[in-house]
Amino acid sequence: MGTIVGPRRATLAGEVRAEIERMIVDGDLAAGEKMNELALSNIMGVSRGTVREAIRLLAHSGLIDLIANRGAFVHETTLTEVRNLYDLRGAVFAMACSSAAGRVADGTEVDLPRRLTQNLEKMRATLASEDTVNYYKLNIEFHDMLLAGAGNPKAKMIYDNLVREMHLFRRRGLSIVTNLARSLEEHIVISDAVIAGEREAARAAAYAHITAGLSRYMKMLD
Amino acid sequence: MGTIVGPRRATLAGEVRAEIERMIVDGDLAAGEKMNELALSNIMGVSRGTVREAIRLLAHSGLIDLIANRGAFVHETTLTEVRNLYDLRGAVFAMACSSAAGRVADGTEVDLPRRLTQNLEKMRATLASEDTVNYYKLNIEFHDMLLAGAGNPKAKMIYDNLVREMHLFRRRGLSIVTNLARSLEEHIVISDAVIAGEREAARAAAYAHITAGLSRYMKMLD
DNA sequence: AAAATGTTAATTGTTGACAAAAAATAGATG
DNA sequence: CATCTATTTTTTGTCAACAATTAACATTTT
Repeated sequence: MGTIVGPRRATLAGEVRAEIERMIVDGDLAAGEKMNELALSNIMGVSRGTVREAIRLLAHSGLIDLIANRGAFVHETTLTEVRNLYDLRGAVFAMACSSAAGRVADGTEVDLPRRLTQNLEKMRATLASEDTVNYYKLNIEFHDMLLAGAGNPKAKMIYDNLVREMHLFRRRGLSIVTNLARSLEEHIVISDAVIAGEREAARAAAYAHITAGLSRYMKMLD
Repeated sequence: MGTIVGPRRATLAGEVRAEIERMIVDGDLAAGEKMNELALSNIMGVSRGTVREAIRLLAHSGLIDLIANRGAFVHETTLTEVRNLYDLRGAVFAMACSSAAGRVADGTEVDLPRRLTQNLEKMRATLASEDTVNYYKLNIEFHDMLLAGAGNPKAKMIYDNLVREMHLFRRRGLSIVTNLARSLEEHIVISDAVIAGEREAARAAAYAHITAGLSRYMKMLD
């Protein structure tokens, strides 16, 4: 596989796994497409066994469907699944914001409030200048900060997988932030609750934010 | 219907995966223990590559930790992780019960109410006869029915993984149902809300049930 | 033609061999 | 006695070959 030769490569299969993951997320491998082990191994210049191992490592990520004796297929996310994924994402995010609020209240997370405030300030700026690309990044950062602030690594892992799987729906139309001003308002409510250490308020605000996001997205599908 | 014609086995690696999973859950492989590929392949009478593939299939289940060039280890769940897992489980279960309530209300789930009622009746019987083994089974069935009733297969998958990972904490002391009477009362509240189709009430009751379960378990640890 | 059947090619499943890395052991040194 | 280092052994990582299964194609039959 091209130019590796880092000082200390972990494992080849791990790198192939990351590359396949990237190919799926970037759309180099289309949703529903069959993944040919031999073809992939030729492209990447590794043995078929290594590609096979990489695919197995990705098995339960939600990006791939494995069918015995038929191979691996890029998962095709349906509209029904998108709704289910939103439900799960809302549940996890609400829990995380509640936990983050609790950790702010008991002093475990000391600089989260400052960083949330900073993020929102930057967001206001991008909103004024209509810089949607930067807004997208800040949006991800906002969610990541709260997930991290929950002190629950597994929650973050599940959350990230859910988001990635959603992006497989019709060539990642989900990346589009549909209503920046409204979204920012909701972020402010979440941030205020977390900073105030009010767990239940944070939970409700986070849940409402994800629900509103789904509703906006569904409207956009027409 | 005669015997099945061909050797309709899916794949060898899949069977090995299931067997390894069983060994971990049953405690044949202790938490923290290193999994030797060669030893496992000898025990099961398959090649090392097949065992390796099975282990890779289990990679992100939460039961196994993979370390590059060092191998696979049965995951050791810490007390902090148990708390985090409870948080996640509560979030997912609450979401599922809310969804199930909604699906009862809109007529998608027609026989869930009857089955919930039936389950609770059986539970009352086992409670009276102090049949804890059967109570344990009915308890799992109750949760499974609600997860299935949510119409969200991914939620069930995540939930099951969370529960299994919890059982890895100190030789699955978590299986113990600590307070049957109290637990049954909480189930009744959940069931009533779901049958009535009240989403928010179902969510709150489900969340309270998991929270109470954690609290009971923490008390028991003394 | 369309469907069923038989045959060939392509792909996945499984295995054993070799290379590379980590762990275990033994010997030397303070 | 502890510990550092060199060496051996064990274990994991990677690859290529073979077997089993599926997909593709041609042929026959209706």
